[in-house]
Amino acid sequence: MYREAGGSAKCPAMKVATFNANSIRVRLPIVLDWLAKHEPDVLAIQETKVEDDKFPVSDFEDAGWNVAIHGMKMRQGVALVSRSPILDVHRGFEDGNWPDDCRIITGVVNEVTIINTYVPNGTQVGSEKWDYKMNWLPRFGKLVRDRFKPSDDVLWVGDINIAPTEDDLFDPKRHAGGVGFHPDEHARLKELLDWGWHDTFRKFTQGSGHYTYWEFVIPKSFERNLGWRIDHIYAPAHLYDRCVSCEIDREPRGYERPSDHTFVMADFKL
DNA sequence: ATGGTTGGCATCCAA
Repeated sequence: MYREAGGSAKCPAMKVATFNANSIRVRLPIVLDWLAKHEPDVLAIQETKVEDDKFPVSDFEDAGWNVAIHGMKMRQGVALVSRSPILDVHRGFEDGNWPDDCRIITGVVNEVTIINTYVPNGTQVGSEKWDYKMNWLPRFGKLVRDRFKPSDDVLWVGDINIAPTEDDLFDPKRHAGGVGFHPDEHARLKELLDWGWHDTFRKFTQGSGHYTYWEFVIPKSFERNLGWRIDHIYAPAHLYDRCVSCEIDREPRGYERPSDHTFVMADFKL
């Protein structure tokens, strides 16, 4: 069924994926293998941890992928990967503040805008980095309101660094009020979602135990499934209605030298 | 109550 109303995307289908690589240079073979196997229209990568001139652009291009990158030395860094050209790329907040913030990249693929974010972790409640996260979230909300409207063909994907509900982390009682599961984070996430974003994963799968991130610091966290669902794919209502699947691919978390996150992919029939 | 690991870079910070 091709699209009827609400938006203008011309591509009949769209597979969108997200992955926090925790160093694109270390994870390059995992990413290239995954791309070849799953052939998404777009992969959004976070924590590339590399300056733009050291990003392995040619490795992607040699495999037939376009890339758009926004990175810095050591930390953060986001990228978009696509078979089709990535158009109208924007990086960061573009408001003159926080020029070193490499946490946002947007681009248009097959006439759908992809917003890829690496939301700040926050480190410790009450810390300077926590305040940064608390300020970053509403600032991102302003970016969305200024540049988009809910009827646009736009998707928001990435490492959100917040578990939305107690079903989205392994020990909600222990983590209640902690980083990633704090009322102030939930209030700010709700403000963002009230714009019109819908969590595509929860259209298809309910309950606990479905995670995208398992900490390195907890021994055997993946084997014991002590994880968090903090990597999300959000769609406005008219695209959420056209989302036909959203799945977590746990397999790459079990590879040699894995990231601490794994891939999430959503399929839209437009 | 606290530790455990990984990546990048410089011997410690961020996650």
